Amino acid sequence: MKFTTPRRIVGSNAERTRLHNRQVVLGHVREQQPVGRAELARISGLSTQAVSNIIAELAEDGFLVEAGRQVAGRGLPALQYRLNGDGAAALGIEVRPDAMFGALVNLEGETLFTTRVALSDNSPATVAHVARAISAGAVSGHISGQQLLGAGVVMPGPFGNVGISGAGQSVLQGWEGVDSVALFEEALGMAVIVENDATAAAVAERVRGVASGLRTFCFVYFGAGLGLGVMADGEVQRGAFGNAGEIGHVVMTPGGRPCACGNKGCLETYASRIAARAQLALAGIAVNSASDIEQLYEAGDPHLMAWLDEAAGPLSQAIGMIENLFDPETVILGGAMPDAVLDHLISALSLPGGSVAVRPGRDTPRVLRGACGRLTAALGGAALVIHDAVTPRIAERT
Amino acid sequence: MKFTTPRRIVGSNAERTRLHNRQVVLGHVREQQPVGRAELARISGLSTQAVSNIIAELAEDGFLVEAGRQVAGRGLPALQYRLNGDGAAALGIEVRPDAMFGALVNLEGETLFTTRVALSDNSPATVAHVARAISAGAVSGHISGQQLLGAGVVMPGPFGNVGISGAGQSVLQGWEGVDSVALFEEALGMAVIVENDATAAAVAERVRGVASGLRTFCFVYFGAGLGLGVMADGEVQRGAFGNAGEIGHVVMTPGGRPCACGNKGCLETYASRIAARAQLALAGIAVNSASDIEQLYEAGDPHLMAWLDEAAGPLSQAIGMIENLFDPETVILGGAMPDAVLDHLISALSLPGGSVAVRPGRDTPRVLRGACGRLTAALGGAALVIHDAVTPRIAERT
DNA sequence: CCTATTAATTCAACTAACTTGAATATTCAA
DNA sequence: TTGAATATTCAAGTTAGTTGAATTAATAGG
Repeated sequence: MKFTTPRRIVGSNAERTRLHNRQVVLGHVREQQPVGRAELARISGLSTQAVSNIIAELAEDGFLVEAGRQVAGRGLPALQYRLNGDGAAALGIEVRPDAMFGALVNLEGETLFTTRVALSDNSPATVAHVARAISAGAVSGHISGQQLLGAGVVMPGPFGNVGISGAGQSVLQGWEGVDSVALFEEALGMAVIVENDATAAAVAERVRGVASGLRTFCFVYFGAGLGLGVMADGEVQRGAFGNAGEIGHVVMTPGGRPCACGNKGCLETYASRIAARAQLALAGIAVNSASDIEQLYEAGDPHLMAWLDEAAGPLSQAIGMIENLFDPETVILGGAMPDAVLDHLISALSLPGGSVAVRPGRDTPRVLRGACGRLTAALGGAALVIHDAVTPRIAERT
Repeated sequence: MKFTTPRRIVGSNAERTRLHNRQVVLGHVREQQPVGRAELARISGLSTQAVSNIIAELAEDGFLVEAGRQVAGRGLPALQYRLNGDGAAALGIEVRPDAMFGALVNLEGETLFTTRVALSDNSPATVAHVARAISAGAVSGHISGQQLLGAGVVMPGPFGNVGISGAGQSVLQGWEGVDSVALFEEALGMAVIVENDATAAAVAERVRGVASGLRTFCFVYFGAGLGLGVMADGEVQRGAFGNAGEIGHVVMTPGGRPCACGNKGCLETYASRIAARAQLALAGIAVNSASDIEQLYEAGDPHLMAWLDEAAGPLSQAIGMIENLFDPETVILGGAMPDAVLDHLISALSLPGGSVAVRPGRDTPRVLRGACGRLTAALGGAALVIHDAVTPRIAERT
């Protein structure tokens, strides 16, 4: 499946400079809106004139709209600008083994539309076909004048033929050697970004969630297994082969529970839906979806509670590990788990004291629950596209 | 001590574009040398003319020298260029609790000079004073016409008042609240980069070591404790507060050996010089330096061998963790440990099979020993400066 | 051996996009 | 009411890139 393409560092010229500056301005508007030219010039280090030209262009393209004059002390009141939600949108598509989800998100990160389609099989051909249908439905019914920036497709990792691909339920079959970006670009007829679920979820939280203002944070994603999305200084971390963040198969307890990957004591065997299902199955309770878990939780099922208590230990240890390795501003928990369960889990954590995250004057808690809910990955797909549109990056991929 | 300054994304203009392009060209020359203008134009995506102008400038500034014509088939043979080792140099200074090391490295990564100065105390004033002396010695005796690009100062982390600052021997006292960059810039009168030892070591291996061609790798650094340097897609990873890579205090064995940081089962309590010293002390053997360890190893000391065998387990687990979280091209082991001991440790590893690093057709081993030896951190300080000089980065820090 | 082809480099003209300084508009303070 | 402060626009100037033609030097083929 997908491997990250090596980056070739390329030079810049006037044209690329303009592209960069457009994204810089757009990104600052996103963070500061509503905001005027002079302020943007100060933030971006560009001249007022340059900002002015760029704003004219962005407004022309429908990305920005005027937002009145701001009277602030002496002087000509600044003419403010903000993102134009109706100006552009992005499509997010999440592929799971048994179903696909679609989401349409506008430039401001507002969700315009979501959908779910069950999959009979998850072969590339079927998935591409369903993707096209989701796209068509979204575009015909919920786009009105906005330009579609592209699509973000979210697939469960790991990608490629690696040591933990045998891990079972969460993996797609028949995708070996498929160039998924090309497949979806062909099927959808637009620019496509392919990313794993945890990373997409992280970006979703940054575009419109609890990570709004954060540049460096980690997202622990409950899918079938467990993934980690890492945002470092505003850049998504992918690793050399697109498989960074495979936290589910990190050994937390040497010699612990056997895992499908062959290791013993993997985090995923304690803290994941797979683990919960296994635990509950021993008590004769079948769990197939997040809703099942939600119902059990609301009913106060003792087996689920026991699982939660047990999961909190390895999860706390894992969060300590994340803090010491990535030094993030915060760690976010989210994904296909009911909010109440995540909240319970968070309150049950006992985070290690020996961590670089223990410091005076923290302004975010060490752990937060994600705000994007269970559709977070599909939203994240769209968010990836939005994020890309507002994140300047001169070194190109080739 | 140092905290990373938040990055403000700034716009570009013709001048900044030129700076970027200079670094792009310099970086490609470094990788491909010797190489001609036309080839550089193809790689960099710039026009031949632009490359030509930039090369003229770089040659004028002494960074590049002609390297003859390369006859390759038809056409005018390309006039090749390569880095001019004598054109520029960088100073590396490593601060340890009891001593400081200096290294002078030229643009090609060749070591021109190294030195060691014992410290009576490690207060900021003393350290700054010794740094100045090291700098003066290096400049007066070993610089001949080269320009000095700056200094890289390497200090043991973690920085700031965090949960594991009480961890003991490896930490500098009296540095709370000190702006170390300003301190050293004032003392040395040149641009200064401050970084932790593991990161510096990683950069050293990239500039002139086993990580030459790699863009994404991790370096496990044996200092007093244990650190992790992370290079992701050519960018050094620092974390939100400059403390990323604090691997020594990641819990590998829940409920295991108590650590000075308060946790139990930290990696550092098994695989580090601290751990070795503690283990050998039980047998009545005092170990104070890497040389002591080297002698014991050469003598085949059974206590040391026992320690090595014991350390290999947690270290293997840690490397599996690194692989699954960062998905690097390879993991490098190095630092203040004799090469023979590192080699022994590497051969004693039993790496987990459940890892994204297990894949067919690997072209690097999963684990390598660093090539820069025990001075790796000081060299790394200088390498950081060199690396910075050849790495384009338009978004500036402020 | 000569000539056509190929490829690298330079020359000269052109262009995009930024900066600068002056001009204009609008508000607040005295 | 007037002057200072601030935002924006206007117009000219600058930097550094691109483009296409000219030059140089090598090989391939007749």
